[in-house]
Amino acid sequence: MSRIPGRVPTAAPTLADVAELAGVSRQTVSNAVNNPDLLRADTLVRVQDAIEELGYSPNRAARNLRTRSSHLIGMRMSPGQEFTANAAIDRFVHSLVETTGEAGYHVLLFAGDGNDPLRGYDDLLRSTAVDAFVVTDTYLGNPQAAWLRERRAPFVSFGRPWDDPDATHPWVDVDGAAGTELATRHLLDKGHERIAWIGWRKDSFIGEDRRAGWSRALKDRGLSTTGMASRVEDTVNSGREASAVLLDEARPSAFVCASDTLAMGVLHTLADRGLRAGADIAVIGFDDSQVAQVVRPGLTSVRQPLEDAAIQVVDALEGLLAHPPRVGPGILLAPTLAVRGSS
Amino acid sequence: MSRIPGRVPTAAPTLADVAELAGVSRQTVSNAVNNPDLLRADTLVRVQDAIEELGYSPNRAARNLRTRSSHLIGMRMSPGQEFTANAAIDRFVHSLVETTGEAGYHVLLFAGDGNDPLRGYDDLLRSTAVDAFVVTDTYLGNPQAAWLRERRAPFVSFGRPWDDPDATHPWVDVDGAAGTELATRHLLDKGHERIAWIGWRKDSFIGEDRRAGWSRALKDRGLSTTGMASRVEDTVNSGREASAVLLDEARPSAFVCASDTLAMGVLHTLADRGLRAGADIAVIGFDDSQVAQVVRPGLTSVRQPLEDAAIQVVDALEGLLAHPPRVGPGILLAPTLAVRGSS
DNA sequence: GCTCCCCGTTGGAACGATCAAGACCTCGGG
DNA sequence: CCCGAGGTCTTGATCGTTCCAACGGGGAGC
Repeated sequence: MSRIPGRVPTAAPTLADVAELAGVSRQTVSNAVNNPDLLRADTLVRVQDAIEELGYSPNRAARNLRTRSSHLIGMRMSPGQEFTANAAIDRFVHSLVETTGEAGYHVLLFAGDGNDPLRGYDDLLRSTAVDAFVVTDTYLGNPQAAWLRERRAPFVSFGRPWDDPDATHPWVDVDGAAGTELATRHLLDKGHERIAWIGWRKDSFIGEDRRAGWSRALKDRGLSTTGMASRVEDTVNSGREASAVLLDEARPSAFVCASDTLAMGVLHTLADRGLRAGADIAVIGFDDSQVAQVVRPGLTSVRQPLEDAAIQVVDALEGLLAHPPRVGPGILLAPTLAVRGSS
Repeated sequence: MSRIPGRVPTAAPTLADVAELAGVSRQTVSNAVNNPDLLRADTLVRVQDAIEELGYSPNRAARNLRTRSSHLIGMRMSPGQEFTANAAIDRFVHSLVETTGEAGYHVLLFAGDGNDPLRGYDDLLRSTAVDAFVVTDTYLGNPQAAWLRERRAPFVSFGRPWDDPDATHPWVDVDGAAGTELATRHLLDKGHERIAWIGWRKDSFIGEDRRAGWSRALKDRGLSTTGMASRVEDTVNSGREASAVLLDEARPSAFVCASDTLAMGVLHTLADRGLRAGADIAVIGFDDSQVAQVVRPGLTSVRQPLEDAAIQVVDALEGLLAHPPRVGPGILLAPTLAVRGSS
C-alpha cells in the first residue's frame, strides 16, 4: 500500500491502489492497461472493475519518466503576424490536433523567438518534453531541418525541403503547382485564352512553384505566357496595382493569383473600372480563405487539403516513433478548386 | 555516477552527471537551478559552468513526477468548423502561447468531442498531464465550468459565466457592449441618427450583450431603437436579407452588426442596390477579421484586445497556481474601433 | 575553550510508473 | 516419474528529479 493513511481523498489513485483493490500486483495492473492480452480473462475483468471504481488514470509524469517518451508533439507558432498565411496554418493546426488526439498524442505549442528560430526547440528536446516536432516554416530556408536532423530529433515537416532536394527527413506538402494548373485549366475550359498570373517575388520557392502550374497549363495548350505575369509583395494593394498594369498592357480575360490576398487586389481593380468579376473578368485565388467565401461574388480559390495533410503528417510521425522507425518518402497532396462566382 | 560506462553519447546528461563534473552533490545542482541564492557565489559559478559544458536541461518528466505539476496549460479546440468565430480564437491562442511561454508554461491543445465536451478534460486532469485549463466556450452554457470547479481543477475562462452571475472562478472577457457602443457613438458623431442593428438570435448571451451597447448609445442621445433591429443567424446571407428588409422598412443611414460576417451581408445588399458603403450608408462589423481588412472599401470593425486578454488570462492562471492561490475578480476589457472606409 | 547557531551541503527516500527476471502452476512428452 | 515448456502473476530495481532530515565547518558569545 503506497497510500499514506489519512491522505486527502481528492488525491489521484495510483497503480498500487488499484492493485490492492483488485488483489493483484502493480505489474498486473500495468499489464491490464498496456497489454491486456497478457492477462487471463477473469483477472482482466477484475482489474478493469477496480480501475473503473477508483477512476484510475495512469500518471503521465511517471509513465513519461520510465518510458522516456511524453506522447507530446511540439509545434512552434511563428511569432506575431497579422497576415494571411497563418489562417491556413491555423486550419492545419486544428486538423493536426484532432488527428494526433486519435493517435494518442497531444500537441504542445510553443512560441517562436523571431531572432533565434532554434530557441525553444532546444529546450524542449533536451528536457525530453516532446517526442517529436512538426515543423511548418521550412520554406524560409531556415536552419531548423538541418539542426533537428543533426540532433537526431524526430520531426516531420509540413512543407518541402526546397533548398535541399535530397533531404532525408519525412515531409508532407501540398502540390501548389498542381493547384494553379487546376485553376488555369478550369479557366481554359471556360474559353479563356489570355490568362494572367500575379504571384510573389522570385525568391519565394512556393511562389515559383505555384507560378509553374499556371505556366505549364498554358504551354500545354500552346499559349504564350510572355508579358502575362507579375511578381509582387503579398498585399492587397500590390495585387491591385499589378492587375491594373496587366489589364492595360496585356489585356487578359482572367487572373490566377498566388494568394487570396492578391486576388482581392484584382477584385478592387475590377471594381475601380466598373468591371464585373466573373462576368467580365475571371479571378482565382489561392488558399480558400474566409475572405474568398464571403466576398462578393464569391472568389474561386485553390483549396489545400489540410485535413489530409494533417493525417499524413501524423502517419509519418507514428512511423518515425515506431520501433524500428519507418521512414517513408515525401508526400505531395493534390489541392482542389472551390469554384465560386468569380470564375 | 549514474551513467553506465559505454552509454551512447547522445543520451541526455542528468543531474548526477553535472554534480560529478562540478564536484558537488545532486541537491546542490538542483538548488543552482531552482534556488540559486542558496549557494555560495563561487559554487554557483562552478555548477553553472558544468551545466553549460554538458548542455544539461532538467528532465521534465522526473521533475513533473516529483513536483506534481507539469507546467502545461490545457486548452480544448472546439471541433471542426469553417466559421467566423474561430479566427478570433486563433488570434487569442497565438497570444496565449506567447504569454504562457514568457511565464514558463506551455500550451497543450486537445481535441474536443462534439458530443461530450467533458471528454478530454477528464483524462488530462486525472493523469495530471496539465496544471490548469483555459476554457474558451463558456458561452454555450455548457457544463464545463461547473464540472471543473467540482473537480477542483484550476481554470480560467475566456468569456464571462453568463448563466451563473455569482460564479467564483476567474474569468477574462471583452466588453462587447462597450464595443458596439463605441461603434454606435462613432456613427452618431458622424451625424447619423438612424442606425440599425443586425445581431444574433435572442438566445445568444454575447449577441444580446453587443446589442445592448448599440441600444444604450442610441437611448443616451434620446433616439428610438424601435423597428431598427434584426436578429438572425450568423451568415452572410442572413445579413444580406436582414439589411434589405431594414433598408426598406426603417430607412437607416448606418448599420452596426454583431459580426463581420453579418456586415459582409450588408455590404452585399448595398452593392445589389448600387449604394456605396461609407459614402451612402455606413457599416460597422465586429471582430476586425481578415475580411474587414481586405474588403472594399475597408470595413470599420470593433477589435477585441485579444493580446491583452491573453496576458490577463495568464496572470489569473499564475495567481491560481501560486501558493497560496490568489484569485481575483473577473476582468472586462474594452475593445477598440478599427476605422476604415465603410464609415 | 566550549557551546550554539547558521549556512551550505549531503545522502537517503519518495514520486508512480515500467522493465527484467523469477516464481508458481498446469500440461504434455519421454 | 521427471523434466521442460508455456502461460500467468509477482518481486525488486530503475527512470531523474526534488523533499527531508541530518551533517560539518566557521564565527560569535560566554
